[in-house]
Amino acid sequence: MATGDVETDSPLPVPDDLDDNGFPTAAATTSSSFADDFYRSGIDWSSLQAPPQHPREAASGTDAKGGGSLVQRSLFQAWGIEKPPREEAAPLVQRSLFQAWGIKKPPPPPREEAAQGFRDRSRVSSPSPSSSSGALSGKKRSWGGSEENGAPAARKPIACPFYKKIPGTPFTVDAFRYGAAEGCSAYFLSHFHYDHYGGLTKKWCHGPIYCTALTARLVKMLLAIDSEYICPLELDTEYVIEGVTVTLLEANHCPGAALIHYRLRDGKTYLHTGDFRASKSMQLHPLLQTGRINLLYLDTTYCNPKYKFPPQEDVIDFVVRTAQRYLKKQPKTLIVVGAYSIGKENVYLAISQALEVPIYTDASRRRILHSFGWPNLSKRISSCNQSSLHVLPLASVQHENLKKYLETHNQRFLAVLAFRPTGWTFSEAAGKELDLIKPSSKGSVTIYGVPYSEHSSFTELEDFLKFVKPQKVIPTVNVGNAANRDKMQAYFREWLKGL
DNA sequence: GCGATCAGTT
DNA sequence: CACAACTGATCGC
Repeated sequence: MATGDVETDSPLPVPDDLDDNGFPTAAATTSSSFADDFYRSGIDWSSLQAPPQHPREAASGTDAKGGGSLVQRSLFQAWGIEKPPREEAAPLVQRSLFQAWGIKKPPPPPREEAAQGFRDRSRVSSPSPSSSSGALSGKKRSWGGSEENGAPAARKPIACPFYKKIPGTPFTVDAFRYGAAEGCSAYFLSHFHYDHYGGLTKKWCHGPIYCTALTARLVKMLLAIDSEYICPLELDTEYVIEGVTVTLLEANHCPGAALIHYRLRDGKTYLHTGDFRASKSMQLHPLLQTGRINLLYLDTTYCNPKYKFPPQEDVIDFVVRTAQRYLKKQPKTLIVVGAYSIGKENVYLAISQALEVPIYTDASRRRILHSFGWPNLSKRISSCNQSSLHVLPLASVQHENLKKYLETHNQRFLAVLAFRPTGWTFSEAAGKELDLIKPSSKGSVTIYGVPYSEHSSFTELEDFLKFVKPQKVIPTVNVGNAANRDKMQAYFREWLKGL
């Protein structure tokens, strides 16, 4: 979800029908079918607090806290299948099984501070769930109980919401802003977007962070997290972590984004989509073809029929054709593509290829893009701003700015054609017929908003659910509003009826 | 002064 | 309009 975490952006510490620990309240269980569903599901939601795991797995050579990743096996190898094709941007997957750290490198040994966090955890894993980690150490500030000493009601500490916890495991996903999450000894990061890694700072000490190798590089590079905590996992490779078999799958969201597949000791399979854009080719993955998923954590960012948008390829085609048309009319046109830190690379990569021009962007983004390790992208990146293709922060793609920007390049360019790729376009038309998109023009600056989404559309979600046939679905986005949750659950029930 | 959180922006 | 994902301002220690 992008957002997933809309919830985290909410001014309220916790959605109104969730308690301080992020669990649905009793009232909610009677009034909301959403919460109701959880309690009907037969899943033990308290399991995170007291992992039923066999204590120290023998396998775990080192301190079990780090989460032992001992077994590693390429899925596609094991299944004797070719990896499904991924497009241009996909990094070449390194197949060497022994290169990944799983086999050789021990899990990150908890250091001093880490040990503190873990001690913290073991303490709270006792039957009394209400005592949050707050009191333990004096260094606790934000989540410290200032309410305890009667200090003017600081904001209540926010506990990790239940939908970020994986029942029956000591795992959480994208939960870094809650300090040490109760019962959590391994933290998964689905991808490197702020609303998911928020809370990760160089002071992180609460446990190992599992993510793709690409995401791991970004975390190390941009957040200065101690590498001891960073545990890169290869895609399509099974790892056994704390007794749970974990596999990361390409999520088709931004570079490094992964779906996370868990297979528990008892055979239950859970899939967490992180943020993703569902596609037909995703359905070819062996792990998604083996029958039902018991529990699906779903990126519901666009889980509403009003969200329709074309395939990414169509939008890219439109962008490329539009750029070519403008350049033909005015060869001294500067093409600008807006982008967040990571994501939307295929839009400007396609322009670069079609127009045979390098990609200019500032040094900090160049560093990020090179870190992907994608030769086809790296070889097109240039530090020379004479190229007619520039990538700028999305926020700066607006008329005022671009006008100034053009003036600073006026010896080389006479006009600007800019694209703002966004999942959401207000125009209903744009969702169906790209050629109906009207740009906004002011003087020599033209800006197109294009419906290029890195989240699933409503119908893509429907297709995906009907294919995966989850026994139960937990939305991870737009969950702060009860009416919304009910609506989404109604869609899920409808889609899964009779399956 | 620093990091965490809030408010504002496209 | 509303959305994802920031970015900058302010708060609190």
